[in-house]
Amino acid sequence: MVAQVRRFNRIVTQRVGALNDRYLSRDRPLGEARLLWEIGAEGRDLRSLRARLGLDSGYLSRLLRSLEEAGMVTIGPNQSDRRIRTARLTATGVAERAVLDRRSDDLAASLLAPLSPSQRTRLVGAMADVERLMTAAMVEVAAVDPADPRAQSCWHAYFSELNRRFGTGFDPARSASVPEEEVRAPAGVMLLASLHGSPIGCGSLRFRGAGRAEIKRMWVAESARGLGVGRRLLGELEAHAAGHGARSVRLDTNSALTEAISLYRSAGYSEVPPFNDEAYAQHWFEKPLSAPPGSRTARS
Amino acid sequence: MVAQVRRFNRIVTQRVGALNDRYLSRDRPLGEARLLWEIGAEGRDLRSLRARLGLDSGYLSRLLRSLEEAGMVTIGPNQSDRRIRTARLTATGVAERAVLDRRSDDLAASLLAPLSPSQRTRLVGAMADVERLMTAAMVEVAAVDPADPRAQSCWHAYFSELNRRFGTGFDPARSASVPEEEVRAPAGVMLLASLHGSPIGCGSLRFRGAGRAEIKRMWVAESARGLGVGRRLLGELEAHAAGHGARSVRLDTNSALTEAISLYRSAGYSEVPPFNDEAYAQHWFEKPLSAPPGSRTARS
DNA sequence: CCGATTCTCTGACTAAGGTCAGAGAATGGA
DNA sequence: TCCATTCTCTGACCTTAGTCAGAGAATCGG
Repeated sequence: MVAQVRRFNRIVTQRVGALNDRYLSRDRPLGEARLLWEIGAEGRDLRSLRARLGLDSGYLSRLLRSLEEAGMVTIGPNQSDRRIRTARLTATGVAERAVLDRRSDDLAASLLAPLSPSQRTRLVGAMADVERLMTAAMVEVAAVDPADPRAQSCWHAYFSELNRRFGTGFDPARSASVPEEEVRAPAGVMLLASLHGSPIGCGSLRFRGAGRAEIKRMWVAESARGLGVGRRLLGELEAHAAGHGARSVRLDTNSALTEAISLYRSAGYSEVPPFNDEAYAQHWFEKPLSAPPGSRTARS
Repeated sequence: MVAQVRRFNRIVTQRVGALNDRYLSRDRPLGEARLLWEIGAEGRDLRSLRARLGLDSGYLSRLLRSLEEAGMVTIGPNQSDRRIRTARLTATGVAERAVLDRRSDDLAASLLAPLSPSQRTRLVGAMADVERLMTAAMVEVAAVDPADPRAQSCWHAYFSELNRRFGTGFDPARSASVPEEEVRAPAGVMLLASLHGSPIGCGSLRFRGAGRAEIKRMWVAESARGLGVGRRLLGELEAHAAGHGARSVRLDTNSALTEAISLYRSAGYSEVPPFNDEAYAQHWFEKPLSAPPGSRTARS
């Protein structure tokens, strides 16, 4: 496997990398081209540019100066906070960006050009797979405090998705509440999945005594589905549960959430009779856990 | 399609490129690391290093000097031509190269690490597809003179493969000869497929009057099979034939060459009665051609 | 209103990567 | 043997990319 990955790395960096330089930095340093690209049609604050491109503030300042002298960019203060400055493209800048855009298209087309139609289809399909799986590999899962704004934003997105998908809408007040302290150590845990620093999913667990744990509020952003994030969150929550001595984990869900239900089934959950009176639940699942290696006896 | 290729390019250059730099140029500039790699265990002439890495001779000289000062490389004259100098790794250099090798492995492993086993399998499979198809896209096909040494080396490889594969061996003297002038303009054409400058396949065509053309000596190196080179050569030969007014193209082949036979069938050839007395042929194929757009009437 | 903090810019500096024009040694062919 | 050619090296020079330590303006919290 590693040998295949190395061959892939070699050929892709050679081929794509070389073409990238040839096409994109034809008359302009690559750094400036990337910057021009990131500023975008809308304009963008310098701090956000720094974060996206990972640039030193002094360096960014100089790059922008050079683009400004070339007449492609204007830099003005942000109206709400005048310490912050915003870069915007001029008409020349927009035109130059369109040139870069076209060159990116040309580069992509030049990769496909020598192939037969069926080879192209296969290559593009394989590229889509690689892209999706490499994206999946960049997802980070970590425990957060449920009061963290990123966690809160996930819950908010989760509620509004339920509201959209349930035929009857979703009113958090009618649902069993999950107080923050129940999914925070020591009573439970909340996991946050993020991609490029933005939250894209969450899931929480509360320990319920008698070797039981309960999974609540598993959610994955629509933009991040198909990356295996749900399965990964589920697995890590189960590992947490097992690590705290739970012998089984339970959860409830709504029949509208079909993809969640099939995830639970394929992850080894089986349907059980209702164990709570959650107003929005139509299905209840349970999965036995095997004790983690070196674990102590069940707590609580 | 182009959009998918662009997304692929972006994510792969970001991810692989960034990791490449992080892992490989940990204590040494990337240029020196690549150089150390290319010198290899055997040592290598400077001119060949320049060609492979695309370096200026002055720059290469300085890079080598720096490696020499670090005690990793010795540079001595080539015994046959003392203008040429050969770089060789010292024991330290070999050790350093092994470190780079291990880091390449680590890099590859780090790409796979966050994924589940089934995701890894799919990623590696998709990478293999991308690698194979990008390699296929780098194959160049061009007409050459049959006397060209690259063409001759293909014929030689072709004969020795036939000798290996035919139960009875293969003796060119017993086979119908194909004089060079018959596959050279204006009587015919010979195409050569190359990858990274080395010949990997060939095929030739002779025009036979009465709207007929004949394909002879199609061959693809074993190392290059699965890249669609055979199909591409076949297609280009047919296009040449059609361009010279041929209405059909014929060929003969041996039953041991099963992959060639299935290529011909899937490319629209159908088996016909023997049209020559080639000693090694057991199958004869013919394919009708449609006239190319804007073509004149058949010649000859 | 004051002091701490945030944000950007400037100057000074460094390393990597690379180009170009010769100089000098070795070779090949007439 | 001599001249043109080939091959490598050296010195001078350049751009890109990036780091770091302040300075100065604006803002925020009390």
